[in-house]
Amino acid sequence: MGRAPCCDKANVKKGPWSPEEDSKLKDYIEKYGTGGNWIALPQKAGLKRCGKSCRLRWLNYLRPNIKHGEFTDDEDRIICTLFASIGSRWSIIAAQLPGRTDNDIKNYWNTKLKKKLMAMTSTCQPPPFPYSHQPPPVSPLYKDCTSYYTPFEPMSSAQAGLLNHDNTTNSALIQTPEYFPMKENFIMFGSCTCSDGSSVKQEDVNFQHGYEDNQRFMLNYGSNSNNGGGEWPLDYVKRVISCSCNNWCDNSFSFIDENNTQEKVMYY
DNA sequence: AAGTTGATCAACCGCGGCGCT
DNA sequence: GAGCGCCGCGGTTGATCAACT
Repeated sequence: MGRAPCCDKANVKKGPWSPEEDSKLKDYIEKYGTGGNWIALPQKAGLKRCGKSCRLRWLNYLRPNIKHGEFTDDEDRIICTLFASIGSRWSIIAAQLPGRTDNDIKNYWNTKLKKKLMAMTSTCQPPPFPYSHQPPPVSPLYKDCTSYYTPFEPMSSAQAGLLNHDNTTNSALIQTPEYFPMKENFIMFGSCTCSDGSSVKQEDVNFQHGYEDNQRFMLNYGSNSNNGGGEWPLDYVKRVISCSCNNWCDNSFSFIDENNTQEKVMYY
C-alpha cells in the first residue's frame, strides 16, 4: 500500500501562483504564522493549494529578506567550497548565504556555476611539479579530475592568511610564513570537485592524503594508498574538509580542527 | 516573421527522517 | 518496536523567454 497523498490532488490548484494567492498566503502567515502545520494552512488561509506548495512558495519567494538577482563572487566561492566539501546539500549551503534559498542555489549551480567552473578548469594548467620526485600516479577512479596534485608554494605572509568565515585573518594559526602554515595534532585528508561537476567526498579518505616534503606540506589529488600515495602524514597535519578543483586559479581549502569546532577557509 | 533551440527558474514530486501515538 | 503523518530535502519537470537560424 502506498503512502496517502498529502492533500486532495483533485481539488488543489497547481502551477504558477497568482498575485492574489501570494497576497492571501503572505497575509495569513504574517498574521498567524504557519502554526507548524503546512497541511492545514491552505484551508485556513482560503487557498486551494497543497500545503507543500504553500510552504515552498513562502520559503522560496514570499518570506522576508529573500535575495534575488546575481550571485556575488564571494557567494560563488562559498558555494563552490561547500559543494566540494558536502556535495549537493543545498539547504546547508543556503544556510551560509543569508537571503538565498536552497532552490535558488541549486538552480544557480546547475545552470551557471557548474559550467563556469568547468570552463575555468579547462583553461587552467597545473604548475610544474617543483620537487625532485615524481608526483604519484592518478587513480583511474579520479582520472577526470583536473587537479592532480597541489604542491603548496611558499607563501608570503599576506598570502598565508587563514581566514575565518568573516574573512578576518587568524594569524595565530600562521607559524612559519614561508611555509604552508601547519598546526600540530591534525590529520589531513580532503575532497575535490572535478571538472565534470562531481565531487570526491570526504568519505573517500583513502584517495588522497598529504605528506611532508622538505618542510612543506603537500596534497596528493587522485592518489590513494594503493597507487603510490605514500604513508599517512605525520601527526601534525591539518584535516582538510574541502578544496575546489579550480585551485590552479583560485585555491580554497576548508579546514576543521581536531575537535570539529574551528572551521577555517584558506584562499591562496 | 516564424520556427527552433537553449537557458532560466518556479514549482512539483517522491522519498527519507523524525516525532508522536 | 511499529505504524502513521508531516516536514524538509534534493532531483526533476515544464513554462516562459531570449537568442539564434
